[in-house]
Amino acid sequence: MKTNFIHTYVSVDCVVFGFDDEQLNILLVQRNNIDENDPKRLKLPGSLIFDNEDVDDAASRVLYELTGIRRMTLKQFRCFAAPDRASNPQDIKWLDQAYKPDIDRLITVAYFSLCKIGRKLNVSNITKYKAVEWCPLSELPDMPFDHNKIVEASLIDIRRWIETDPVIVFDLLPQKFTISQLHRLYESIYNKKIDIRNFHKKVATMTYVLPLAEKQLGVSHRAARYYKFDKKAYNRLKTSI
Amino acid sequence: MKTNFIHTYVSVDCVVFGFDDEQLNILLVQRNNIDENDPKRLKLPGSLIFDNEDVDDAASRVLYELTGIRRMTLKQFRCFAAPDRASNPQDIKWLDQAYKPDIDRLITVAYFSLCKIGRKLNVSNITKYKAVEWCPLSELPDMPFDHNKIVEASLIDIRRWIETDPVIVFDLLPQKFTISQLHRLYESIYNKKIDIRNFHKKVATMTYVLPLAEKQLGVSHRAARYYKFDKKAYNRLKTSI
DNA sequence: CCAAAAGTGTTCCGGATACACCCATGG
DNA sequence: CCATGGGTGTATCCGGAACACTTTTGG
Repeated sequence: MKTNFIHTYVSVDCVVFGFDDEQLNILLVQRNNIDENDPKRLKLPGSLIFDNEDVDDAASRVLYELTGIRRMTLKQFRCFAAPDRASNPQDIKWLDQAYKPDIDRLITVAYFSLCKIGRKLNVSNITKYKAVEWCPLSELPDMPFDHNKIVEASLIDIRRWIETDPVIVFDLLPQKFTISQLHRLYESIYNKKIDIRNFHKKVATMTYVLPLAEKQLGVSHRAARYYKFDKKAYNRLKTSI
Repeated sequence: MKTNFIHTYVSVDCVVFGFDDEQLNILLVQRNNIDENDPKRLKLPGSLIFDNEDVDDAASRVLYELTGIRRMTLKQFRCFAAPDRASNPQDIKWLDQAYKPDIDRLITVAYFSLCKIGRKLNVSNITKYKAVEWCPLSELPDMPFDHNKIVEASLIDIRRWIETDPVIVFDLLPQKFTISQLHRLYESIYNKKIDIRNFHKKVATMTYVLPLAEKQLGVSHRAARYYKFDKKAYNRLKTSI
């Protein structure tokens, strides 16, 4: 009988993207049981998975516990299983306190997800974390485990994903949004300038982006028209192709 | 202390693609310790992962043990962790014999890989499997666990992958190949007809596909020119973009 | 000379790019 | 009236798609 096969705990970690009209942000949580001044107090939201729980379900659960939202768009992108990914003494100590002692190794399945940043998150009844905060991509702190690597990998994957299914960007915007918001979002994602006139034309060809009668109020310049994303039109289009 | 977190074995499974000038094939292995007439005697090559082994390394090891080839192109595409994926009594029985008793749950990390089908596989010293065989995609048998699902998922992913990095198709062809072989390969992957004249033009724009002086011999029709893939030219191009 | 596969050019369309000015609003 | 951001049109380029005949070779 072989005894050297891994027998391990498995977790899920979620990279939740949000867009604040300026840049992409990621939702981080502050760990319980950790020194307030610990430079690595922030981490990606995640959890060990339960018996009888699929990894996708575990990721959904983490997001629900975190935001109060069920059925968020969510995509698995990689399993991280380097043998030393949970070998830092500080990280082991935290695992011991948060879960149980003697977790000698931990592999994780990483997901990305998208969230309207203005949305009120149901974090009231969260005791699991001390705090939840949006953190701009450009200002990410050092995080425990390999969470920095996970975020890096998620960026590559989310760009690939958007190219094949551009619809997910609308998960990052409010229900009503202006062309200008959509424009800034695309620029943030692709990290380059996009000509605004060409962008208007591009949006005009998207039959699932509908102009509304409503316009901005109280702005000290010409008011922008609001648009909405029409999911049904999008699905019709997608299935007909 | 919480006790209901999963504590489990983890495996890797590999979907190895090969191309026989007609269609895509997948490399399947025949399980030891199983009735020769068992309809599910064929499965994807895979293995539990060891302590101190990353999943990527485990997948490389499986491929090396299977083919004798080190450093095959290989891409992780999904973790499969449905709680009931290893609940079939036959599958449990086989796990007991192949590894150890009391594996109650098993999650797997799936990879796809690409192999020149004509390549001699070093299967001589393999005692792990009774046999190894290429199986056309259109004739896949029922397989144990969720291996049929895994293959299905791999197809979606490999097509997505080729779109963003077409280079991997050359892993499926011999070192010297004709345009016609490349053409049939593209048609198989995309499962549609591709105009041959446009295809010639497309290949002509690929600066990393170089014509050789050599032509086919002994064919009873006009001999086709051989081409080769120039990895260096490809990498230069890729990094310059 | 016949069968079988290799190889070759032109036209057209649609989508992407480059580019600069007027419009509406609040202060 | 001015500062601020919203909104619009034209010309060009490039890649992809459609489409059919001639060439080479062995038998």
